Amino acid sequence: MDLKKLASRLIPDDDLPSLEECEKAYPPRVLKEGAEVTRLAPSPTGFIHLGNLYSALADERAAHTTGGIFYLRIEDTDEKRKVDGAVESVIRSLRYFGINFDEGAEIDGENAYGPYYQRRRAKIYRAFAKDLIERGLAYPCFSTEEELDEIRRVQTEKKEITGYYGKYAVWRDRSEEEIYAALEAGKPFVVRLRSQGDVNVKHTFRDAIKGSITVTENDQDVVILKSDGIPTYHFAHAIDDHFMRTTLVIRGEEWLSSLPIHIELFKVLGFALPRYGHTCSLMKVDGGTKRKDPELSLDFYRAAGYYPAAVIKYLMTILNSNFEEWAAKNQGEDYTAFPFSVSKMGKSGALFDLDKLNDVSRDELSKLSPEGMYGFLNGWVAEFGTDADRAHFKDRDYIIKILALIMGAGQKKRRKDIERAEQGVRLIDYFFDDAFSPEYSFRFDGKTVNDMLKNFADSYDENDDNSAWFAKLKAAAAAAGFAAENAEYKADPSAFKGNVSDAAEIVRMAVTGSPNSPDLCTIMGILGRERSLARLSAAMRAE
RNA sequence: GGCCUUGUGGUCAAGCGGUUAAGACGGAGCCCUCUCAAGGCUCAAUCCCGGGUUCGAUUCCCGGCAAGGUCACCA
Repeated sequence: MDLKKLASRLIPDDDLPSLEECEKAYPPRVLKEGAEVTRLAPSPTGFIHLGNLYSALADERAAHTTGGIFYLRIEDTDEKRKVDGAVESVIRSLRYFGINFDEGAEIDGENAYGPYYQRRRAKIYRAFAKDLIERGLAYPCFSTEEELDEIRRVQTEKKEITGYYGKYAVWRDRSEEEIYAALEAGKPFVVRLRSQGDVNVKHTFRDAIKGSITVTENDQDVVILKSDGIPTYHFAHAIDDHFMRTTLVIRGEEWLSSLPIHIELFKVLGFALPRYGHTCSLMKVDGGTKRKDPELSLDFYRAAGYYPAAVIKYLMTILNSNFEEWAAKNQGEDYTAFPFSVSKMGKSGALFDLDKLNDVSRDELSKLSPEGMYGFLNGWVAEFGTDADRAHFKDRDYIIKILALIMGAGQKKRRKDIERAEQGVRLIDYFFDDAFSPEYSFRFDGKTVNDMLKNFADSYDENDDNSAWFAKLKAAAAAAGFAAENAEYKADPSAFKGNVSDAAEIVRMAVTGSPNSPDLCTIMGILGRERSLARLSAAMRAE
């Protein structure tokens, strides 16, 4: 059979680049020894979740800790998956979490290895497909979807391996006449690889994350060019990662099973195989079992006001479990200084642990200055807050005073009350009269409450310092029937209505609407005399 | 079902033939204390099962079992 003629008939394009031109256009990168070139290659659905961030972070760290390149390639070979604005959305979401690309789709600067949209690289794929056909390593297949389904049905029934291989590869060895007849009839076709592999042959393969794994040779005549002339993922992957000079392919472990295909493709194409690292996916508990979690969209964490640096830190602890220890030893150092290692990545899928994320978040946020916290909260409020929130945040000085208290600024040990912006903003609501709607739940009878509140209100002086303030609280408590000193109370509980804590709780409830709060004296100072006293009397009336 | 991967406390995990089997989150308790938070201290809790190999297996081998992934003209 005249393969050259067949190739021209199948792929008639007369403007394809030559193979040599491709090699010349995308020369090996000049980088220092050991530098990794990694990439994030999403399909443009625009949806990214925590798992994607996790894997993007691994790619980014692998590249940037070695002085390499991290780029963004868009795998848009499937028209159905395309969503408008998706690429910008991916870039924006990742940037929010501090992940930046060196090159790639929609990225300024060096585009030497582009285009980075696969659809715009059609000519390159077609050139190589044509070459494969000419060399007898690929061939047209006219099987219809129904025929393929029927093959699969028979194979399933006979308990054989499903797929297009061996005797089931019905177009693999058709005669010239049959092929041209189908072509004349205008039947649509795909281009398949003429696999040279043998499933009975196994090789051990070194995965950068999983270590030694065994791979079976591929014997499937996989589709490399779909009937619309666009390549499948497999084919595009081999060509793109070769010409974009990727050194380390980090991708989800769902790709492990198609690794044999990729190995064969690189081989027939004459390309050197990059290194691969297959990550395990983040899971979440769902109905008692672990599973991949598709729902945790990054936008959800943004809207909930998670602190980007905390999310990254949490992810780093899952990526390299020695990160936490390193971070503890190197307080103040940026996570980018951590010697990240792909080989230290976990081999089994980690369960997403919200408690842990929250803990890391509180910890990270507690390190901010009140001004820094204001900036973070204000950013969230601007985008996700209510109109009332935005009005409150106009008074920067007032908020910062509150934050200094809430965060324990100036103390040797900071408080860790704020875990994310949304919760933090709600936490300070009681400092604003229009957001203060207490549901009093006093544990004492009306008279006791009123006595306590009135006694304290009468003696309150906004100029008192903390100890004077507390002395007055104790005096008011004693007058209302509480024990002024804890020791007295412990000695004879039955003689009192309660101890100072109980008395303080009444005042706290009146001022903040909650039995718990940071230092009450300071809170009243921030509110000011007038509003503090108003709250005390409002609580009295409520009784 | 075939194939691949994984299997250490509730969770994330160190560990790589001999350890009292780290640490962190979470839980319980105590201390501190005007409450809360923070902090300090203490406690409970783990090597999937069965065979080997070995003087000795969490660690090596072989079988189970369980979980996850994958078997497309989707990536």
